[in-house]
Amino acid sequence: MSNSRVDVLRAARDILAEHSLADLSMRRLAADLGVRPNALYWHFPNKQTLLAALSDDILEQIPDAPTHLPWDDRLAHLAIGLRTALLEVPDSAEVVSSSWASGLSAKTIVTQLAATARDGGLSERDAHAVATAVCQLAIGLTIEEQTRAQMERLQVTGPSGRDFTGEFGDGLGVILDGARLRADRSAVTSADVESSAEVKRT
Amino acid sequence: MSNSRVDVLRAARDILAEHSLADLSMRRLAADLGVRPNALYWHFPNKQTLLAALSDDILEQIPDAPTHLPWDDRLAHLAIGLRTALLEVPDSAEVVSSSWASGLSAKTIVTQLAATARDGGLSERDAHAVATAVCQLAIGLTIEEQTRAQMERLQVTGPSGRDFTGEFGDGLGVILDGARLRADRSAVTSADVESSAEVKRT
DNA sequence: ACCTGAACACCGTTCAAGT
DNA sequence: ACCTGAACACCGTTCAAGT
Repeated sequence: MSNSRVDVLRAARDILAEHSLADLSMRRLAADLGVRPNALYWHFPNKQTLLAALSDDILEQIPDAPTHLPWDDRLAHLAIGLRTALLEVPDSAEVVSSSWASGLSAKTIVTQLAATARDGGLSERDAHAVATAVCQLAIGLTIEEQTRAQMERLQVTGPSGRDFTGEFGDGLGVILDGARLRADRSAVTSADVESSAEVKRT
Repeated sequence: MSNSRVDVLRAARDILAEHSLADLSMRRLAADLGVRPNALYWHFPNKQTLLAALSDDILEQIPDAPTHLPWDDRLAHLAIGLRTALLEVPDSAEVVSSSWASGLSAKTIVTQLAATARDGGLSERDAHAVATAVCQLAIGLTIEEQTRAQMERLQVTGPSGRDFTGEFGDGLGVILDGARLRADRSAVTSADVESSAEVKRT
């Protein structure tokens, strides 16, 4: 009879899946759940917090990278997992973007990416920079893609002709190259400290 | 007496500067201009189009990179110019993000960045990937920064403790390293074709 | 070229009260 | 633990008409 917190989040997700973020109003969500709008405020203090919880839900679907892979492949694996999780739910990239901005959501994926980059020998700063660049690329490009998709669905626009998956792969490739270059540098630096730089340069 | 298109855009900018994106409604904007809300629809077909024009205005402030600099310094110059232009107007990163997503704005900066990367010898694809990664990093990080700034202004949150300028510099550094690595690779490839690879490898 | 009047169909959120 | 009734203060947009 009565709804729980997870019922609300599932209903919110359904609205994104079957309609769009524009349709995800507190009033519409309440109507789908068979309650009045203000009933939702028993579960969440406001819409922003509800969206942050939804964002966390969506990003929890990202699988961990196989531990047997080298660090740079694990980085690619996580990045593609992020993009795949976003593509699973229409308009989710916009939801994640605003939830991160509001500071109400988890950003676990940034931490995971940074930890993986550290495994490659990057400094804490460099590792965090790589993680940030990867996430902003994935989110930014997917916002564009999902917004276009909605516009096409409403027939307000024709197809963009862009290959977003290709663009993401290319951008990720550049960032991973930058990460590998820095991994090599810190490897050389460590080796220099050990006075055995020659071994590393082969 | 009567308002022109540029008056409307200036008033919109003023609302961002003195208040926030949340305050930038068609009704509020009209009130500031001394007209009724529907008067704005003489200048713009809808709010989305108005915001796209505002986005273009904001990004037109980015200066060209000095031509005497090497390509990678010019890339850094443009990237910092983008971020500086965004920081100039509160909440502008959010405006630019949604305008790019709607496909109603110019994206001149992406073209400029890509052309500069091509000067470094990158392929069209790589150049575009670098441009995209740089723009999404700048926009994504600045959305977070400006959203936090608004929340602090409303005293709904304390300071984040994050160094956004540092994070941007670090992320940009990684991407530029990736770009330089690809510039070297294509240089080596060309050299191999000329059978003079040795010269380049020194 | 630019604006008004009047209307339509919406929003998020609060508060006291109900079961 | 979960919901309602009633209200407040808003939204973007359209259409016909006015100067």
